[in-house]
Amino acid sequence: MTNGPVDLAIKRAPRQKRAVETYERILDVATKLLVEIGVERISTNLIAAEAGITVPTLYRYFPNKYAVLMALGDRLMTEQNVLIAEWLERARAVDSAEALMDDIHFLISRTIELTRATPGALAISLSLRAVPALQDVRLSSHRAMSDAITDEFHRHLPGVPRTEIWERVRISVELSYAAIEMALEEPRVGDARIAEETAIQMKAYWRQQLAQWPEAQKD
Amino acid sequence: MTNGPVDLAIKRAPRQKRAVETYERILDVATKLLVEIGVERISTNLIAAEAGITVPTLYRYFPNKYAVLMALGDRLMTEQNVLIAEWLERARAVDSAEALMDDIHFLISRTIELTRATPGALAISLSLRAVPALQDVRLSSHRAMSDAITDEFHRHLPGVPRTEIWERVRISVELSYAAIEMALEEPRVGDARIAEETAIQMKAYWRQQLAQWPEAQKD
DNA sequence: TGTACATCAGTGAACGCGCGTTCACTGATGTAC
DNA sequence: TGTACATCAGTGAACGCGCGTTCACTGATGTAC
Repeated sequence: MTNGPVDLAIKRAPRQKRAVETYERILDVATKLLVEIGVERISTNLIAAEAGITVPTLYRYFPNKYAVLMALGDRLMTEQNVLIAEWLERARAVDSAEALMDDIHFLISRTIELTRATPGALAISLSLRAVPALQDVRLSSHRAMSDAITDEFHRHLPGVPRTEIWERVRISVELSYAAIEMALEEPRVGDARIAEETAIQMKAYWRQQLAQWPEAQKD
Repeated sequence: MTNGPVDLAIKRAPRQKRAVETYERILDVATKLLVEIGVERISTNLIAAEAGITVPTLYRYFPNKYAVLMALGDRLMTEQNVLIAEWLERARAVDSAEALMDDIHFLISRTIELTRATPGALAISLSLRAVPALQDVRLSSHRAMSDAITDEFHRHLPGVPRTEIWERVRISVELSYAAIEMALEEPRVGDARIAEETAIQMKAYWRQQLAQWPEAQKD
């Protein structure tokens, strides 16, 4: 009953132009099917049929259907990571811990925008989370983000134990993504409102926290 | 390709003792399989085999496998709703909007406890969210919670437009559940820390918000 | 208390279908000379 | 520029299996008198 480790790596990368198109079409169709019929109904047969290729072609690039979902998840998270990296970069330029919070509203609303513009982002995200074989992808990504953000805080708060910072950052990362997913799931609350209120909440929390850590005053 | 509406209602309730046991065994086994192999692998055949019954027996009670998941989701959400209702009840006794926030830490940590004590709670929750046919269950539940909480705030803030309150409550409900799910998904942050920091965050946000709404001072 | 009957609970066998995956293959593209 | 060869891309057909679902049925429990 317990499922062994699943091979999630791509078998081979497409090399020629036609192959790249095929590969992309597989990912596009997989996204569409994920949205329309859900992760529990998607299948390699269906993806191939819908993409206008035969099944062995799909297996040329992917070892199984989980690897397709994995590829989708990787893309989405790479995109989101870019925004985080830029946000950290901006704060680093100003060189203060508070700068992260001054800029948080921009980060959140940009991420909502990006996620909305990425087809199937919510379905991909939820599928990764719901499928045991893929759960680590999201977890690792959120942890890596937390590591990077903790680095930035820790530079300004050398006296505070890293774990103290990391745990709080980790919670904020999780809640931020929840807010972003909510923007796509709950039409009764607009994007602007979600971005604004989430930012207010993060700011209120982190300003209070930074004031409590005496080293914060250094900057 | 588009999937029609799925019948999610139970076909018939078990009436005799033996039948109740069978019914419960179906739900228990379904939970176990959801955790172990995931929503995209679970099947009526597998549930029946694992529960030691034949497949037609399962179909006696459930019209399809989505109805089984639905029953699981209903149970979980009913349990969680009880805690919210009790929390509202306590605040109503004190008769102030601030009382909700005084008590928020208790609510969050109790809900984490309950969710942890309910087998498969996370897997059930994530499955409902990831399966298109079942997405409304979670959404409706969270909206209903938001309605009830908004009622309580609105009693104390008659001058504030209901929507203004509702949207903010809705966000808090979503973020709170994200925190609770995180407690089960991220072993690197302990339950106590998650409960504490989430409560701090909610308090900081709502106290600021209540101070901004002039009617809040009335109490 | 006994028994006849109604209802409830669960079964065995079968169905057609789509699933994931593999094989030996043909056809298209790139490149060395 | 032409052509031979190597590599890359995609196919047709097939496999065994588990899927969801239904049927007509037997067996267990409850209840009316």
